[in-house]
Amino acid sequence: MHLTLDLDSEVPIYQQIRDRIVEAIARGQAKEGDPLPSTRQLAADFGINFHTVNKAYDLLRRQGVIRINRKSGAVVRRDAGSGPPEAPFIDDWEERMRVLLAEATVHGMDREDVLRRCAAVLDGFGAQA
Amino acid sequence: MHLTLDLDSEVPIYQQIRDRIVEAIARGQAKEGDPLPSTRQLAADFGINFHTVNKAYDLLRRQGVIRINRKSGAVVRRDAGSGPPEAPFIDDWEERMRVLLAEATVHGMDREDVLRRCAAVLDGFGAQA
DNA sequence: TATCTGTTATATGAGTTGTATATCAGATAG
DNA sequence: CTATCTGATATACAACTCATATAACAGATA
Repeated sequence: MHLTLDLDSEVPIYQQIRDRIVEAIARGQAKEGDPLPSTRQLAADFGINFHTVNKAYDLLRRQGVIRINRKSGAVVRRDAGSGPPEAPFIDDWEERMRVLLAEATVHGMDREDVLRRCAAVLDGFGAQA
Repeated sequence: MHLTLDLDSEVPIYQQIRDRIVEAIARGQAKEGDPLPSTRQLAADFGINFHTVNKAYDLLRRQGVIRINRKSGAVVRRDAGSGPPEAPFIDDWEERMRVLLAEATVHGMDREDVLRRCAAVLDGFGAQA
């Protein structure tokens, strides 16, 4: 699992870590049970503080994406995407999606262009599973 | 133009104002040239500081969504969505979309479900134009 | 003149972000 | 047993963001 972070971005580092790991799981590059690097190791790799990594892992744990054990460390959750997603997640997700789709519309992207790009991204995930 | 804000949300107020206005424009409820409420008026309506509204308007101006004149106030930009969107916007938009789509995938939404929901939101915009 | 508008400046308090240390407990390798 | 790795937790700090609070200025308008 190799992550790319931009330490100069306005997006908080801990959130970038979260986003990159979620993307890696979506692409199938990190599968159920796969171990994540230890917080201290990942922090050392990027020259950042391990508390920042800890914050990202804790966020992933609270969102049900990974499991953390004292012995086995952080691993991708077995049942992260099994069964239907919970209603609260769907509500929150659709609200964020609505904002993003509104932005695209206001900036002149038409319906088909938007849907084509979404489909392309989704197909890109599956291609590497 | 009526906006709904959640002052207890973890989403910053100025960003909620920005999001609601972008959504209103996408839905066609605010059209080219339509005036936005004055910063002081909108602030008074919600019992917030006018600097917070100012920040939202300035954000919309820098993103090319509205124009602000000292005399005529803030109005929806004539050419906000005319012509093809600029490449920098597309890049940024796709990156944010990729994160959102990855989240959906990890939480168990399948390709067709995601695309169906996106299409439904987009159709909801057009229905009120 | 009085009032509305946007614009700008400064200050303050609360909260977030990231870093810096330090300590503790459990697991593991030598 | 010892040394070392892991996660977990606590505290402190500087820098930044968010929202508010005042204040002042310029242009337009009634």
